[in-house]
This record gives sequence, structure tokens and C-alpha cells, in this order.
Amino acid sequence: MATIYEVSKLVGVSVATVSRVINGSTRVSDKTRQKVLSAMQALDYKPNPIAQSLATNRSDCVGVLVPEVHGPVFGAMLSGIEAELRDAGKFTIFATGHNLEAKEREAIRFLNTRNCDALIMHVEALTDASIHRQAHNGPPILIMNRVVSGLEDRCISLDNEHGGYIATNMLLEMGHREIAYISGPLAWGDASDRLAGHRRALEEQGLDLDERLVIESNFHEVGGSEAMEELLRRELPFTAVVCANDEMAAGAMDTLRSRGMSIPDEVSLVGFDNAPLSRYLYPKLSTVNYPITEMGRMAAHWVLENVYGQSGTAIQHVLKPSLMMRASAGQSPN
Amino acid sequence: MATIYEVSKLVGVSVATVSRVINGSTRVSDKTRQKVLSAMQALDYKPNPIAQSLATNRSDCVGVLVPEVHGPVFGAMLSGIEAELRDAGKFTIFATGHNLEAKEREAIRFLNTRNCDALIMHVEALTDASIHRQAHNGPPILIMNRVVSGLEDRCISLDNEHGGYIATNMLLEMGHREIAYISGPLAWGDASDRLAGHRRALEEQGLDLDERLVIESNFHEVGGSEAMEELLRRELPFTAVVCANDEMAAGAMDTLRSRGMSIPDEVSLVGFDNAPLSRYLYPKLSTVNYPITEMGRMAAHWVLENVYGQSGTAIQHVLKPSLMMRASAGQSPN
DNA sequence: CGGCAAAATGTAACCGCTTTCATTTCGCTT
DNA sequence: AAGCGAAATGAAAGCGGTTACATTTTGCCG
Repeated sequence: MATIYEVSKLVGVSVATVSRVINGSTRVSDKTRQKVLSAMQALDYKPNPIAQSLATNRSDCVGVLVPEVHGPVFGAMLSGIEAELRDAGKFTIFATGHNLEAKEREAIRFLNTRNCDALIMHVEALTDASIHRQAHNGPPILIMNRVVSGLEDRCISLDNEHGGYIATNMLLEMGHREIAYISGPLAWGDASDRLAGHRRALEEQGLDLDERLVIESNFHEVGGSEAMEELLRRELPFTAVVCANDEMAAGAMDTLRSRGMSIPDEVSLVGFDNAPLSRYLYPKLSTVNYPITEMGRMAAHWVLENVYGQSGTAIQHVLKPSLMMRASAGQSPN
Repeated sequence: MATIYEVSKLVGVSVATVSRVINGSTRVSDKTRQKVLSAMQALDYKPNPIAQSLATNRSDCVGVLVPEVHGPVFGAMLSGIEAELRDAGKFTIFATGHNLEAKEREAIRFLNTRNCDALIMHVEALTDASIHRQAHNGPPILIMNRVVSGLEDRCISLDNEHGGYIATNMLLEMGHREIAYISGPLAWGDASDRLAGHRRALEEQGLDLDERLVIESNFHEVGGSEAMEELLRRELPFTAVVCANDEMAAGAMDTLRSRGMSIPDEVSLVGFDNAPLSRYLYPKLSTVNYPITEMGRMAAHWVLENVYGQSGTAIQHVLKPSLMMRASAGQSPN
């Protein structure tokens, strides 16, 4: 691989001049610039990014910390991030945290050793305090899907409350009045926000949230299935169920079907996330779209603007979910 | 951030000695080593990987080129790769090629600029010749899901023929004799290999492959749906259908259901890949498991062994798929 | 205790680039 | 033609490590 020296030798200028050409400095005469450029071509010269990093203390690398790579959500997020960064010539390097505090810490340490210019992280287990610490020490960080107070401008999140609201509201408009709710772990912000939206939609119609129709589950398929069983066991009337994510909806759907109940004729079902699986369920699941790829793009934009100084479109810190109407929700039978 | 100089000053030794400690050279007395180690601790010193890269011409980065990050297959692959590399302290950096030759080329160039120590690539569009060229110039490469002749020891692939064989064989054992087949684009090696396996299974039972029961489609859901329609239009009897991937099976399932045909009572359906979606279909799809995460791990192992000189388990270049029996396939009604 | 090989340590060049500051060149003006 | 400020270029010191080679210490022997 040719080095900057060989280029400078070939042209007969100093390496400083070549470096100026590489970096687009204006303080080079046109004639020299042309000579340097053609020499670079002739030698098939590419600047060594490692050396550049060492000299500039930038790495052109953005670290991304996600719980998992596979799975519907994070893959899509990574995808959005990579697409944007790549366009800007920046590298994406990632690590997984598995939603375990120890792993998340370790992953951050790991990414830090790589001198990332910024960190985009989707962490569940790390405490706010840890995040604050990280924000004040290491490279600029961006937090996905979570609002850390005091760092609001570093957070990109979904308006979960709104999502919960529109899901339930849609059911209300279809005439449903007895709406059950299968929630995620209420200790998690997104789960409780979604439930809050549900409650608000009910209250706007003058309905009270019946606590007996709310089951707290775990965001997993089996959990959704069990929650639905519990719900049926309670023998309370309901014509629709909102599930706080699509996986639980899948589980709930299974249970309903095994009890011979028809969807949506007897029970309407709504999910949350618009995960790929929602399209494959039968009947296809109505759900709330979680614009996760878009969130990834936003995050990348923020980094490009705030870390690399590229101006771009304004970024939005709180994204609005929207409704995806499919077959699993219909008019109330009542 | 502390540098090696500060450590050396604090201990009162030369940077060379500190470097030796960092790199675990034996040529340091225990006493000195201890002093250096505690100084490193005291200063919270971490070697700067960029500087190390520059000096050693290694980057501890492995580049991974996948068609997409999201989606069932590649996310899982990345996941396997990352997990292994991470354990070994190596970084995974990735780019997407979208199965377009231009993009794939560009992605390789991009990864090359980062001085990756190795490249793991899942490319569809790049020609064998290009791959050979790449193999002889850049860093060591590993090719996923494809066998490039002359580079067999650099390829990790699935025994697609075997997969096609076991899918059909299972149906034969269940008494099916008229088995339709929805294939992927036969120009692609995996699609034609899967079909070849199907043919072999039939022939072993003394059955001929009826070309009219084979439809070449595109590996997508809609394609599967259309292929199934075409199949029904032909009005040939069949009691089972093998689809060359799960997505097409999903489409085919949709079409069958909309025609009021019951699965598996009237028609058995088998997919290929064991993609997440296969578990969510109704009925749950019987399919051929594609051990993609495992393949990712293998690739990472290869790199750790052959590039970083870490000894490990022997790697397997051709993985065997296995059967995942679920609800969509049953005894032949005949 | 001198001598010597092996072990431990140090010196300094180098990896390939950026950037400050000094120097040279250029185009004008007078 | 001299003088001058601005523009272009060059020299050299980093950035933070590694490593070949030189030098010093050490332990051990006769």
C-alpha cells in the first residue's frame, strides 16, 4: 500500500502538501493539487485511516450497543444506523448487552477501548446514574428508546403513551367497551407508558380502567399466552385485547384459537411494535407501528451533526407511532 | 487518558518494558511486571488500540459483509459472529451489500480501508472471479453460504442438497407421493441444490420428479403465494408442497387458506430455513433448520484460528441442516 | 573473584498521518 | 527594481504504541 511519502516523492512536494490535498484544505494551489491528485491515482493511494485516527484523535467509528443483533427490533435499528453512517463514510461497530447490567457495562468498556467518536446505546439494565457518568466521561452518547432525565437532548424515544392511546382509541371507535390489556413488566418505562395511553383513551370516553382486565406479563410469547389464559379464567366479559407487544399478541392469539374463539369476530386483538412476525400471524395482526429503523436513522443523524459537524435535517427526539390496521381487529360484536 | 509514557515514568522503566508487559512477553522479570501492572492500574491506563494498530499493522477488527442486517437470517449470522469475536476481544464491524454487485464491491472497499484483519462475507452478486481477486489481494476472507471453487477451504456453507432431501424424504415417509415443489431462482446455487435433494429423495423411492409440479419462484412471500396459485391452476393432484424457503411457504399457506384448503389435512407444507416467522404461522410450519447462527460462529472460529492464531475446535465447512417438525405437515390423506 | 551466557532492560527508529510554525514564492504597488 | 502582504509550501514535532538491536544485569561456573 502506497503511503503519503511515496505520493509526496512522486510529485516532488512535502507530505504536508499532500495531506492538505487529502483533507481538502484551500491553501494549496490548483496546479499542485492536480499533480497530487493524479499521483494519488497513479499509485492507487488511500490514506491509512488508522494513522489518521492516531494523528487526529478521531476514529470515524461509531459504537452501537444493542441488547441483541438478531430479532426484529434491533436488527432494524442497526440497519438504519448503518445506512446513514455508511453514507457519511463512518464505521459502525457494535456490541451486544443482552439487557444485563454487567454485560452492558462490559460492552461499553469494550467499545470505549476502540476510541469510538460516539456511542449509540440501547440499554435496559444500566441505571440512569451510570448513564450520566458515561455521558460525562467518555465520548458523546445517544440513548435509544429511553428518556434519561437531564439528558433529554441525548435521548431518542418513542411516544409510547401515544401508542397505547391510539391502539385503544381505535378499538373504542369500533364500538368496543370492555377492553382487556396485556402489559409488559410495569417496572419498564415503555410498558407503563403504553398502559397509561390505554387508560387515557378509556378515560376520554368516560370509561374507567378495570384493573381486573389488566395483566402484567413479560413481553414474551409464552407470557402472552399465559396472560390470556389467566384473563379467560377470570371470566370477565371483554371483546378486545390490547397487547403491549406483538410477541405477546402472538401468544394470546394462540391461546384464543386453542379455545376455539374466533378473531376478530369474538375478540379483537391489537399488538404493538409492528414486528415482522405480526404480518405472518393468522389473522394478520393489527398493531402499532414502531418506527425503529427511523429511530436508528435519527440517531445516526444526531451523531453526524453533533459529532462530525455535518449539518442535516433537524432531528426529532420523540417519534410518534402510528396505527397499522390489519385483520385481527374489527367491530365489536356488541 | 494515560499513555504508555506516563506508566513508564511512574515505574521508572522504559516504554519498551511497559509494552512487553502489555503484550505478555516473557522477557520481563516478575518484579518489574508487578510494578508495571500496578502502575497501569493506578493510572487506569488502557493501551490505545489505534496506536497499536498503526504499529503492528493489525486492527483487531473483523469486517463482516452481509446483504442486510435486519431480517431473520443475517441478523442471526452477525449475532453468532459477534458473540465469538467479542469473547476473543476482537471487534466486529459490518457493512451491507444488498446483493447488488456495485454495493458489494463498494462495501468491500469500505471495509478494506479500515484495515480489517479478515473479512467475512455473504455475497450474492459478486462473481467468483472477483472473489478470487479479493482473496489474493486483501486480508484473508471467508465466504459464507457459497462454495467458490478453488477456495473451498475458505467457504462455509450449508448442505442444501441434504436439506432438500430430508424435507421430501420426511413427506415420503408420511405416505405422500405427489409432492409439489416451489423453488427459488434456479440460477442460485442454494435453490438448485435444494431442488436436487428433492429429486434425489423421490428417485430413491423410484419416483420421477414431475416437472409440472415444480414452480420456480423468487424466495419472497408474494412469489410463494403466486406460485401456489399457479400450481392450483394446473389442476394436478398433490398432497404436499415443499417450499424452498419459509417466506414462500408463508405466501403459499396464505393462498391455500384463502382457497379454503386445510393444512395439513388436505395439503402438507414444508418450508426451509426455520426462520422466526415459521413459528408464528398458523399452523406452525414444519421446516428445515438452517443453523445460521452456528455458521456465524464457525466463521468467527476460522478467523480466530487462522488469522489470530488461536487454537480452537475444528471447523466444519459444510453444515448439515436438520428437520424441524411442526404442525404444517402430516400423514398423506391418501 | 573473574568470566560468561542468558535474562532483563533500554535506545531509538518506525508505523502513516496531521498540524504548527517558519520559510519561500508570488503578484502587485510604488 | 525594490518592497510588501498574502498565498503556497516545507520542516519537523507529535499521536501512542512496537520492536530490532544494543546494552546492562544477573546468576552461575570454575
